[in-house]
Amino acid sequence: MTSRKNEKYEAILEGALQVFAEHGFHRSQVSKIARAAGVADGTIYLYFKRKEDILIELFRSKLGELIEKFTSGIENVTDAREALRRVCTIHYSELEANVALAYVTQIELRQSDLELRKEIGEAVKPYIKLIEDLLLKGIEQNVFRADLDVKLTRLLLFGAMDEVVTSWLISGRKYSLSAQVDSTLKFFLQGIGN
Amino acid sequence: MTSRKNEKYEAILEGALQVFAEHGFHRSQVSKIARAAGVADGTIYLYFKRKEDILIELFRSKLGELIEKFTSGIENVTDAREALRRVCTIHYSELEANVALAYVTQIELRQSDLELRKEIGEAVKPYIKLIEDLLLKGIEQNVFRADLDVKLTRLLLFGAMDEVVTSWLISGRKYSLSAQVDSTLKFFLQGIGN
Amino acid sequence: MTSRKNEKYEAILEGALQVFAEHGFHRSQVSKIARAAGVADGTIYLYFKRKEDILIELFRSKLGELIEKFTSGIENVTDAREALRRVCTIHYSELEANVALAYVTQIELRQSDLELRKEIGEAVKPYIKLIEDLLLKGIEQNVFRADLDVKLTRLLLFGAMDEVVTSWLISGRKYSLSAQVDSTLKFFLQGIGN
Amino acid sequence: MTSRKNEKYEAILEGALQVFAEHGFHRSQVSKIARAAGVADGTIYLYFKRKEDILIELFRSKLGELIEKFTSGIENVTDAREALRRVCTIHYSELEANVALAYVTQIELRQSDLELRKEIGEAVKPYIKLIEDLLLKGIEQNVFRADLDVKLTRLLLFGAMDEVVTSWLISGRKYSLSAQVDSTLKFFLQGIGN
DNA sequence: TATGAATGAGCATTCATTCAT
DNA sequence: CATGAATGAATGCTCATTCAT
Repeated sequence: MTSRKNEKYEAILEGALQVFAEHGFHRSQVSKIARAAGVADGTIYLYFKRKEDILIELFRSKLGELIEKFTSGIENVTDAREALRRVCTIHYSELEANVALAYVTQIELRQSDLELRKEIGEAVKPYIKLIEDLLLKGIEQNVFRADLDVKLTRLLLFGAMDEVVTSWLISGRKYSLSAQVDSTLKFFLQGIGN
Repeated sequence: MTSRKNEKYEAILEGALQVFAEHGFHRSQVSKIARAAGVADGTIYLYFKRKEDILIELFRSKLGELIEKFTSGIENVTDAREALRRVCTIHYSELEANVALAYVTQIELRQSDLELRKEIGEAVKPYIKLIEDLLLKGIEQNVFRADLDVKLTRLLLFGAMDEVVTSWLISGRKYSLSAQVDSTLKFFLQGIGN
Repeated sequence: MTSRKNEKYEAILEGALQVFAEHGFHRSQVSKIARAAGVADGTIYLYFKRKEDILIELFRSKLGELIEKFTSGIENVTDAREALRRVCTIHYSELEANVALAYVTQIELRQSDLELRKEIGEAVKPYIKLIEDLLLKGIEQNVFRADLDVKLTRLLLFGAMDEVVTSWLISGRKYSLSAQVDSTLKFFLQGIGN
Repeated sequence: MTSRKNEKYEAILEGALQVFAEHGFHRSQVSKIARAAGVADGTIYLYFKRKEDILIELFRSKLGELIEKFTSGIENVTDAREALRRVCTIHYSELEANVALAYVTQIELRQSDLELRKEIGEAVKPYIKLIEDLLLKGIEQNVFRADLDVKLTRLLLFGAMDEVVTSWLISGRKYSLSAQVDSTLKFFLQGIGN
């Protein structure tokens, strides 16, 4: 029973991911998503109240998966600098390995209403907290500057990585994204280091 | 005659800026823009072929003005580090002083189609070149690392500043944006410095 | 077995009566009726072919009960004028006592298609015949005019009572409906009397 | 200018009258009305905010015309009984002569939401007042009973005529409606007379 | 019999764009 | 050049009905 329910639910999310990535949210008709998911139009409304909710749930679930990877990727890492390396590596390699997800997070996420973005923003909070905790830990470990504005620095780090990913996507993915980790990190570690 | 043509043209661009900033691109009907500009709906199509073209032209013109400010702001500055400070200062203070423009560049720009974004990307190229030139100059001056990947670094710098501005906007502009210049620059200069 | 069948059948009719009365026919989804009846959506289609059939059957059954009351209410009454008084009294008091039924007959009955109304009209025929018989009897008894057009008069009497009930409903039932019997009857008896 | 605006407006109302009469309100798609009116779908929304408003305006305008006929039909009639004859004559003959209007008032009017009916009810008020004034005048003239409940009597008269018209329509208009005036009036005048 | 998940046809409304004046 | 009335394509969502279990 539950597995069946999950089957359709997951199929719709997966179909939506593909369709959103290919056409963008505003050009993704519900019927197109339904076809991609192999269900009827009406079925979508058994699982989602509005079309927008598909996008929101998609982010919640996909970002949730990503955040788990970040969390488990650094959980036994004691050195804050090494932890930051892991975060950047995961950030680049996961999006490089999952282009549809990359398109949706980098392009579609930004195409949504301000109101919608706020809702989605909630889903990103754990990632934000993870980075801020990492920064605080580094300051305690005396490997990051004590005068760091943690919130501002989190924005600088996230924004920098985000732009690298978006640019890679828009350029048509003509080069390796994960190959940018070393240079990115050198910039980061020098920038925030003691 | 030409001045008259320009009058309407400029009125439409200015009206569009206000309407886009208040309602977002997708909620900005052509008739709303026309009313804000004080012209008839049909008049807009004497100056712009499609609604999207208004957005494109708006960016071209507004970014053009911004880039002039960047250019003139650093033209007599010989020290690359000081030039970078000026760039960051102008970036933050100009957008802080012109909230409508900030909304449109940070929020609406992202809400457009991938295709549209590519066109708009063209308008940003001069800013990109300006930053890259600045980086090259700093490397020559031996104040920036010689091993910098100039293109990647440009993304990191731009992305970092961009995220700071967006976050400031979404937060409701509850703090001073230009007050973030010093911390941002310390991060930048350490990150790219020798 | 038959009793069980009847249990569900009756439950659906009763649920439909409540739902129709509260929301009107067009706003009464099958699933809402099913919930009110305590059965599954699909179960309804074991007893009724189409949603409209519920309404038809509802009228047949409820009007059947009403007509029984009319019939038994006048069966031992010899005076045609007294019989008419009984009919009017039952008409007003029964609908006053059963507001849900009143709503459905006065409001929802009229909201249905012409085709549907014809079918429902069949269910009213016994009432019609009862009034016509009563009129004929009164003519024989020389208490009603001999020149009465029986069919037209039946419409006049029924229409007059019907409007009084509808108006009482729409006004929000702020006064007593059965208190209108005397005035109504004086009008009727003078109108058709010798 | 005004004449042109009115042209389309009137065309839509007339188209709606025909379509409503033929298919009923709920089966009358906006596109069908547009086609009947010879305009594009979107044009309807330049003149009416919602589909329901077409129905409301239709009643307002058509009932307004009817009421004018009632008013002018009795304005120089001093005898209240003669005035009542005129009212009944106009009621039957106008609806007989305008079948589409009859369908819409007798059938579609009843098919609308309770909320909508209340709005439409406003448009009938002048007719109601006209009948009540007529009754009061008759009482003064001593040709109608002094003990008449004016409001109730108005319902009885209107309901009676209304049912005669509806029945005539549902029966397929197989007989003359205006031929029922004499019998109807004899019933009325006896019923309310001294 | 009974269920309720799944279906998919059907429709009001918006709005970018055109064109007669 | 300027107008703004008219156009009509495009789409999210509802809900009566079916059918596998």
